[in-house]
Amino acid sequence: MGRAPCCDKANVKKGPWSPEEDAKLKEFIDKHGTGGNWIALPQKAGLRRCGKSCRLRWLNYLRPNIKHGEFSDEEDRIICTLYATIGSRWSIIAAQLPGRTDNDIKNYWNTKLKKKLTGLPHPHHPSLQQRTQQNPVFTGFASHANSHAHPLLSSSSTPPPSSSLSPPSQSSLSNSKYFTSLAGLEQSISYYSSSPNLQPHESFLGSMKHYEASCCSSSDGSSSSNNQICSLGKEREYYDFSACGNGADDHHHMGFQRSFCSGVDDDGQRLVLGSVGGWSQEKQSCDQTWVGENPSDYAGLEEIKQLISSSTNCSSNNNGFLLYEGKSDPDGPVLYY
DNA sequence: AAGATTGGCAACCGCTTTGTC
DNA sequence: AGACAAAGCGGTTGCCAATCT
Repeated sequence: MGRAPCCDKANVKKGPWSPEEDAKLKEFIDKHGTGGNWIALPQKAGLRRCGKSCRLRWLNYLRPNIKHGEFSDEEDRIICTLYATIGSRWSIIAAQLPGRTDNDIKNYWNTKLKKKLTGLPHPHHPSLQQRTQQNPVFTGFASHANSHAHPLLSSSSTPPPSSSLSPPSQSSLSNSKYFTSLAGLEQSISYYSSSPNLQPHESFLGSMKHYEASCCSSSDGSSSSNNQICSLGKEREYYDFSACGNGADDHHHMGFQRSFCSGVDDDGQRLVLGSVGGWSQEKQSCDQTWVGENPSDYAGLEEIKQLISSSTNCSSNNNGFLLYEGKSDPDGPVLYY
């Protein structure tokens, strides 16, 4: 037996919205608000539509301040960076782009951006190298290629001198779903901190700060392990913080970066979260521009394609972890690296 | 000019999460 | 604590316009 339908399908109109319906919905919401009940709204508004349909129409089209039309280069970069780090969490990505809806971004990604990336020239083609070296978005994708040989993988046997990290409590991890997102986001933040056009604090940290707070707080106090195991509900994710610094950097983004992996080691090399392929070791100059050390860091087309094709399956996910989402696993998805 | 193909977008579907009783 | 309802979310579908043959 299936789930009860949310509305009487036979009496509900489907398909494109007419201008009259739009006007009715808009007028009703302008006057009364949604009333916190989308299911009842269409009837009250005199619409023969499913509540879900009304909600979608409102959120994606009628809501004030919705931006339609061309995406800017800046928006492109934000989308690419975030996709590389957190995958297809369109609502989170949309939250970073005022006026854009998740649906909009999803469509834009599926129809244009993805093709832009997979349509890149051969990896050894100069234009690609130039592009990847100049744009962390592409290095993010590219770093995936080296994930199997990442320093962290071999560093697990060498614990950090000290760690300020404590395992998050289960209760504090109600957002564990987004846990991996944070690291990637921080990279985005780091990247955008080098962008004169974007204020990272405003653009990224605002809506995400609570994730940091919830994820990094601890309650059981056991911090002896380098591998933190975050477990809640159906999702279980493993993180290796063994290469993380102790957070004593003076980076001005004090958010989760410090908690995750902001360590700057003695020789000035800094472990930087690789957006997709996990982690890459890069020199970071004082002016915060990113300089890839090794041209081979930049992966080829295949890796990008792989990422894109596998982003929804059980394969590499966001930060170089392997996510097995096997539905048969009673414990739910497990993240390995 | 007409049919076929492709691309873009709006909307739907169904699963998951959250809130309430 | 468990059941149920509603909201949220991401994947997919279907339609339409543009482009190609």
